[in-house]
Amino acid sequence: MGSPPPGDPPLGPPLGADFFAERDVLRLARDLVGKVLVHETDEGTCAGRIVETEAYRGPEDLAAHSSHGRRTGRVAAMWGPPGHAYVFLLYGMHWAFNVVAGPEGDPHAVLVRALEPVIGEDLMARRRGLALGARTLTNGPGKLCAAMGIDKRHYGAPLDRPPLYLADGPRGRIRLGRGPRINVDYAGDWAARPWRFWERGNPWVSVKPRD
DNA sequence: GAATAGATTGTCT
DNA sequence: GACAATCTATTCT
Repeated sequence: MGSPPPGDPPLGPPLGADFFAERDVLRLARDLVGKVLVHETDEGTCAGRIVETEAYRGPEDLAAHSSHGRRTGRVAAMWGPPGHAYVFLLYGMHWAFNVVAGPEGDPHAVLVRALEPVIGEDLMARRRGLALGARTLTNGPGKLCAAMGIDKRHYGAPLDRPPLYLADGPRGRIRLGRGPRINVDYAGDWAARPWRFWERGNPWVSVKPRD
């Protein structure tokens, strides 16, 4: 809605479509760590700094929903233009949010696995039914979608403009961690690829890595 | 802190 | 009819 309440850190303008188009999915996954995901709704504005991502690089990547050149209804967005949302339901009850990577026609996407709340933490807590200050608010793909109010409605949504967009985070060097992706054991050799990225030492990262 | 089971539904075989 | 890029409560050490 309106401008954020005083006391909240300022938000930069949305990252443009070029930001998503000019990077391979692996570089995009790295570069998204530290960016801020913003969602403006009637309930208010929420923003969280991305602290954990995973790259999915179909059709070769057997962990990707677009593996084997799969081009079904669910994964259509992965094949679409970069800088749009790929949202899917998993385990029948949680939504997961991805940023589609380029180039168009390559089914690549970056899963956002964890956020550090920046703005609207009270609203996030309300959506999650948790007390303010809970560390489990946004430390997982399903949790952050619930907290941010992201669901099926955002399938295919452009991410270079409100209401849902990415912005630059605070300046400063990020100590990046890197390791295998979570819960993709079914993908054979691909499960071992170090395509998960996180900010080292950040307490909001979902599955505790050895930093 | 670690391990386990149960929840629940759209999508594809 | 099986399964999934998960989360939570519960039950242990």
